[in-house]
Amino acid sequence: MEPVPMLLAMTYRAMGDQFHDRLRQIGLEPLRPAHGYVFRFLKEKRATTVDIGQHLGVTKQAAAKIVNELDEWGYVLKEPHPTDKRAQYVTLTTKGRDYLKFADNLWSDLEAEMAEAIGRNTLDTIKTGLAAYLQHVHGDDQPGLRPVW
Amino acid sequence: MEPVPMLLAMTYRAMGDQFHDRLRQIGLEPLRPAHGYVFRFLKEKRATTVDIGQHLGVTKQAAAKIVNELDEWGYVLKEPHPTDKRAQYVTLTTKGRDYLKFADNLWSDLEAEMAEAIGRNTLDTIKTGLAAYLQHVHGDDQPGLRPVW
DNA sequence: TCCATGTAGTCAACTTGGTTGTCTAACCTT
DNA sequence: AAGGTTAGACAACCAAGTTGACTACATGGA
Repeated sequence: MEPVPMLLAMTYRAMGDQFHDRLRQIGLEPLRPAHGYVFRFLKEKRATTVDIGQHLGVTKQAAAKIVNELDEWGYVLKEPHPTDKRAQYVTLTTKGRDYLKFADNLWSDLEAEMAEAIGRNTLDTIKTGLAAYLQHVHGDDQPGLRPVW
Repeated sequence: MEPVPMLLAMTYRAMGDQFHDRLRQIGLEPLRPAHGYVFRFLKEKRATTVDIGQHLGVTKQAAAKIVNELDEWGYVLKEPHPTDKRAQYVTLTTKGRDYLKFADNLWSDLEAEMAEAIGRNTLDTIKTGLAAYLQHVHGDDQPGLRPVW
């Protein structure tokens, strides 16, 4: 049996490909994974560009580029930080929230198909197992998200 | 709970980081993941550059670059294809096999620690579950390996 | 209060790791 | 023998990151 990371990489790739294909079928602007992860992150907490970079596992400069794209395309906007004049909070626009909602549904569908293929229990075990491992390795601080290739 | 792909990506990243750290600690030349995947692939079957590209999920040109690096560094060598004068088989040198063996041990260690953290059963379920999903999606042809970011 | 150190964000130069496109030589039909 | 396909190489290009430098602001002592 292949080592775990290869299984992870292949599954990640396989699911991502399917996701992307369906987005295109539907005709929705296909953003890259990183953009989606930013949405999901912003839904949970107010964050600056630096926060986002850390979450993604890239430099703040790389994060800034992504944020600027999302800003241009109307998915996020920047508002002044209440106490720190250097910083800006990046927040989701309605368009951004809508996209996220749509993507979430799509993910649910894919996950449901996965559950059908390998069993709901197995899938649940996978999810909780991976989450537990991450907790074990990283404790409570954020693990980087960008796959190193 | 986060969607499955995020868990996959984070776990992949987390394990890869640990792997890389330990390689460095030991002082072993830290190749990139792609190189390791090539070794593993070559252990199983004779393959050309095109085969390798397909396995990795990149173009043959990108694969050629990787193969050339490995060749320069002495991990693989190219030998003429027995029947096809255009093609070359890429094969592991002793150095390549040694590296692979070493990396395999390291992966076993990491996997053992993972088993300790989340339980051997859980880990087994994860592995067989992911493998089953890949089988379900791709049948018998090789899934691409490179994570799309 | 002032100063030293640290941080958010931006700009610019560069690197990496891919891509597409093109070509040649060899292969494989029919 | 002819027409279409394929392996590999070469080149031009591109995308997405990096490092490094700089400004403006923040923060925590002496």
